Amino acid sequence: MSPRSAAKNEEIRRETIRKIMDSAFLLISKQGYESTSIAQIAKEADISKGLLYNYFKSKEDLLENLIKAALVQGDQIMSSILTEDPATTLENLFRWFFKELRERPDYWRMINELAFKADKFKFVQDIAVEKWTGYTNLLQKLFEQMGFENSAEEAMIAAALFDGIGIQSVVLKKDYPLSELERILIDKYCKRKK
Amino acid sequence: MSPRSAAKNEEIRRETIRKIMDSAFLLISKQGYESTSIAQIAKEADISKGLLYNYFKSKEDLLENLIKAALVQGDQIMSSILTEDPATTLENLFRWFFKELRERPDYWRMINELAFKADKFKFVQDIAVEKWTGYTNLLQKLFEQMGFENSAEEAMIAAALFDGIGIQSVVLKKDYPLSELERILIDKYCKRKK
Amino acid sequence: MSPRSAAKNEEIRRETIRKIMDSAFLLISKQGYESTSIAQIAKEADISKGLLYNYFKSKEDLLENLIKAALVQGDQIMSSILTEDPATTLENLFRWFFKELRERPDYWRMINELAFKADKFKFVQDIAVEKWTGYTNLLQKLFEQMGFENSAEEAMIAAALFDGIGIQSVVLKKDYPLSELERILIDKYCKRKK
Amino acid sequence: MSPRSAAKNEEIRRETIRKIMDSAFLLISKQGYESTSIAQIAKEADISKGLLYNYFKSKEDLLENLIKAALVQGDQIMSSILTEDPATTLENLFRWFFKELRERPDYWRMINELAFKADKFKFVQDIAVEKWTGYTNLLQKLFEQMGFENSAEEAMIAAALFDGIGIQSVVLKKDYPLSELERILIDKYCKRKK
DNA sequence: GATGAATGAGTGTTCATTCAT
DNA sequence: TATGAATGAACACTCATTCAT
Repeated sequence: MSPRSAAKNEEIRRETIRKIMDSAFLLISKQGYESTSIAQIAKEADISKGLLYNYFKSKEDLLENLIKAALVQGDQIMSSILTEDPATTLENLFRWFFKELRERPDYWRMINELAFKADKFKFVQDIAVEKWTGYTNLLQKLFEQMGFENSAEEAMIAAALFDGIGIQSVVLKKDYPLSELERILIDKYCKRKK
Repeated sequence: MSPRSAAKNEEIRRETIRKIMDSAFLLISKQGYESTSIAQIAKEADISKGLLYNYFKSKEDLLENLIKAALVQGDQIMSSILTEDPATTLENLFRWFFKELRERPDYWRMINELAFKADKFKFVQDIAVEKWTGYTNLLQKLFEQMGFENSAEEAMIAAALFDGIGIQSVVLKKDYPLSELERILIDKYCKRKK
Repeated sequence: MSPRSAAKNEEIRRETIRKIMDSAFLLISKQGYESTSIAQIAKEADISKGLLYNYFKSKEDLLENLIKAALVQGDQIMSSILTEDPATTLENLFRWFFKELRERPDYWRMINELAFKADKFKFVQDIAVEKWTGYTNLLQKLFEQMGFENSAEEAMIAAALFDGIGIQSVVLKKDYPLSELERILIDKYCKRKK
Repeated sequence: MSPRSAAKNEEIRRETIRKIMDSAFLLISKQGYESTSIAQIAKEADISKGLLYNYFKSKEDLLENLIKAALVQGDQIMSSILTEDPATTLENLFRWFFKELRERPDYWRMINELAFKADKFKFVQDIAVEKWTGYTNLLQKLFEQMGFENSAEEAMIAAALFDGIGIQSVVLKKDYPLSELERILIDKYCKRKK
């Protein structure tokens, strides 16, 4: 019974958590939250159900962690998009967003699906408000730098546009003219002569 | 010779169906589809579970009827909005939409939640495509009459805006500046000098 | 409210009972007793569920009447098989039995399935004993007239043979050499030189 | 390091499976398949319904396992019956069969009842064909060794006899002259001078 | 840290039967 | 005689969660 060092233990913990969250994300983003069982997640992660409960105190808790991690990831990507030129930054933002919708539709499906669980899971509402405020502020700053009048209003409109395109893309799938909208929006917001 | 007149029976049936659908709508729009059980709906409607299955052949069938009824209602309201002047029609449309979001947020919650069940319920995808096409066409026609260039592109953008505002309003609730957006959009789309 | 004559009423009753029993027989012989619902039977008979309960006090009661009627039918056919010559009668009996298995396998399926409900439905046991005694007696008489030694023993064997062939034919279906057995048995029992 | 040794777990599993199958056998053989509920079986086995589904994926799956286990048992006994002398083997076979009908009528009730579920459960038909072929072949070989002419035909007749006696014994119970038939058949098939 | 056997309240659904009309 | 809306107990099955080891 050699005692495992604390460091080693910590590493095992981190690795197990990662496996659980990866598996949970994979399954929930594809099948939805209610249709994904703890048993499935544990199996996909190749651990026991009991162990999962060592790390997350409930299915809801796992979901909360999942969402927060996903959004942190989003923030990191976002920060890599910033440039000195606001128009370029905005264009990067658009391109990143459309690329995401094309490449990880499941992720956006999940985010949106979750948004409607606000009544059930209190943490959703808080996160949503925070995110909306963050994105709106960023957009406003960019619009201001680009010389738009009413940058605050334009930011709110643009924020709604992002969400609307996201939801429509996820629902309509192949029937949605995603690339056309990308072109239109970049033209409209980034290329225009002021 | 009939034991209960056909007309009386028909009335009973209609009334029971109404009770079921009202209860189902109330609960599903508030709690979501998966979180609402048949037992709850029957209890709310003050009937037995068995009777519910006299009228709807499954939970999914009930949902489908619910959605279709809701959308028919939506279509009727929509047609009452049309006027001779495109700008007025558009303004009516905006005002109706924002009024709805304020007065029946649960309804929009449900519609949006359902949109994400397209993978599970095949009828959803079909309805979504049909609705999106319908609204986009209407918007395009209005924009064209109002003298917008690129009416098709503007229609797609506006359609996304509606959905985006809808989802943000539903999720952020009191934290969402719904009235401000209403003013902004009406100004932007309906009042502008061409 | 012209009063219907008693005779007319009686005719209606008989006709309704016939419709119910025909429908029940059709469905139960095909699907089995447990898998056939009262609702199905009523629909097939084109009457209401309630009316069915005017004539039969339960599903079990309907089954009992069904079986008894079917067996009466069997008796009638049986009596038409009797001739002056015992060997011819026996051959007729064999030919009738194999013809039945070929043409109405569902009927024999039902009879056999029912036999196993003896523990559940007390009337089954009584009928079975009565039928077995009747057939065994008939066979014994024929064998005796044909000059078999131990006619009683041969009768019991032959009775078991009938049942065994019936069950094997019903279960194995196309895989069972029904016609071959017909030839073998007629040869063995009816054609032999004494 | 495992929390409960794999061997211990395996033992627990085997014991629980045994309890479930014993209980299921007891109830189904007595009451029939459709009339026995999962709840009853779980209660008889003194476990929760949920646990039953840890071991069998459906009621039908449980039945299939039950049948297969029963038939394996049958095969083992069968092989212990074979001797060098065909007449002795045949006599052993008869004696074993009649002993079974006397001592485990419920078992034969279940086997026979199941035979009629071939339309519902596909595995039944396959098993039935296999078993019938197996027994018929064995009988033919014995008859051949004993010098019967037409051993193939006699085998088919004997196979039907076994089934017929089985079904009549199960249905007629105390009213069926089982011991008399045992004597008659052994006399007829095993003691005769060739 | 790790397991998985076990639970129990829950799910959607079926159906024989009743009864007001 | 005839209807069919209504019931309620039962059904097979699921799953988040616990806990002895």
